[in-house]
Amino acid sequence: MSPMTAADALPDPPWWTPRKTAAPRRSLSREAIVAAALGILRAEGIDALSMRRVATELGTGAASLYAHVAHKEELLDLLLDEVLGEIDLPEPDGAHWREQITALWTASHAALARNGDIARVLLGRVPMGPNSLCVAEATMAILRAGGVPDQAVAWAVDVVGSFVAATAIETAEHVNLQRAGGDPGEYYARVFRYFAALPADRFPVTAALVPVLTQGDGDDRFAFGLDLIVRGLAGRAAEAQAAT
Amino acid sequence: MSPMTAADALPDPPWWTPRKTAAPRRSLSREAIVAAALGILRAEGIDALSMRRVATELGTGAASLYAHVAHKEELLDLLLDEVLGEIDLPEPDGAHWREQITALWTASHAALARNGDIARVLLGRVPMGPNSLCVAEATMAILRAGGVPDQAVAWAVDVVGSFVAATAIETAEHVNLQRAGGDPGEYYARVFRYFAALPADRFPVTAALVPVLTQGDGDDRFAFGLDLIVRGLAGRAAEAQAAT
DNA sequence: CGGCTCCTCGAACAGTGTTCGTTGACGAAC
DNA sequence: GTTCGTCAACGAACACTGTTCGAGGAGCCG
Repeated sequence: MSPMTAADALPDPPWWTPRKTAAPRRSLSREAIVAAALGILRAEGIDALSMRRVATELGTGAASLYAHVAHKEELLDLLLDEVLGEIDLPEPDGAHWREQITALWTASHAALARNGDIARVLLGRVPMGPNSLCVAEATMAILRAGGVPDQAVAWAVDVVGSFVAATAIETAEHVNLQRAGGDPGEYYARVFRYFAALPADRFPVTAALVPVLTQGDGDDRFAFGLDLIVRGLAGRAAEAQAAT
Repeated sequence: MSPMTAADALPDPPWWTPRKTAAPRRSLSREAIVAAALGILRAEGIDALSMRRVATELGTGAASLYAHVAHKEELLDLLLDEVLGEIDLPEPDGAHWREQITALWTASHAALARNGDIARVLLGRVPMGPNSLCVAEATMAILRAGGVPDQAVAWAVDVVGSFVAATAIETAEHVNLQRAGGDPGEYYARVFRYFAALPADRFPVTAALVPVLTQGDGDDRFAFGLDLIVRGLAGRAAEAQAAT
């Protein structure tokens, strides 16, 4: 015990230039930033993901992030690649290519949808992180093993990427709505009540289909769309086979 | 002539609250706002579309817009519906449903793609403007006339909406890049050079497919994906036919 | 113990969507 | 014909955004 305990309790005189707050020199890093951002993304969605928010999560200021990440775009790219790393990739097996590709794309959809609306950054961009490349490689390997022609394989990656991203956004928006306190069921109920109230002479089909329009959740709809695409690819594969 | 011309030439005493500048009371309207916003959207993309920008285009301030439009979201909804109104809708003809649906969706893609990246607002939202409803009605009528089962029809609208929006964004991003002064060709060349430089032992398929990956533009890729989906739907229709 | 090079970070800038309260013009009522 | 009420218009402000600048401190190498 030193005799200075009383002095220690005194506040600093206000004309002292205040010391920096004991800066423990937290070593910031790309990984830490990505991890913090991913947490916010999952918990509060992409709208809550600002540079300042990530920084405060790490106990620092926004400017500090720019030593490790060039822009927000780059951070989002890193996040996307991180998320795509959650997908596990099968060894291609030509005999079961339809099951394999369905499983892989379903897993991709799930990985995107469970991480807020990160899928928004996938649209309009060719993702080129290491994990993204691995997913693309695995996808193309499976399709090729299944006998899908090369050009179709190449375009299918693109097309299905768009489809998976778009439906993942839809699913994620559902979650967003719930987080905002809204009840998606009630929202859709209102939508369909509006459909049902449309003038029957000008919207006969819409009115007639209201019951089936209400059917199924996001996963059902994704599975349906995926089935359409896989059927289409199988058709292409069969044609290629017949041509040889 | 009044005898006060000399007094009129005097500057107002500085403690007088200055009169507003002869406000000509331009009559603002929802239509005018949508038209101005659409112009900006087409010319400079959705990132340039701020409330202030629209307002200055109309010779006023941002606050004035809020008398006619609740939020920016609502303005974007109006824009989307306006764009969807550009699509012309055929009378359903069961004998040619595949051609009809292909034409309709191609036209939808084109309408979205030619209006900046307005397609971004379509994702994760069920569009319910009058024009949107008409497009949905026409889509479902064609598919139904083609013998596609009701549940498939209902989900197809959703699924294809996502697909069309996603590919339209991709096409629009291309245009954005060009506007920003970049050369998309050069961009893709760099991407594919990177693909070609990947370690061949870990990315054999990617490396092998580089030539076909470079093939085709946005429209080719959209047509390919659309064909997959339409094939899938035809399969469903055939199954339904066989079951009866 | 310098000197050097990074990392850190408060402050500032230009921009965003939106709200507030005042102003002014028009239509209706007396 | 004058007065009044209502509502669109709008300047200013608020709380936020991504990003840059420059000062300062920490660690390492000679």
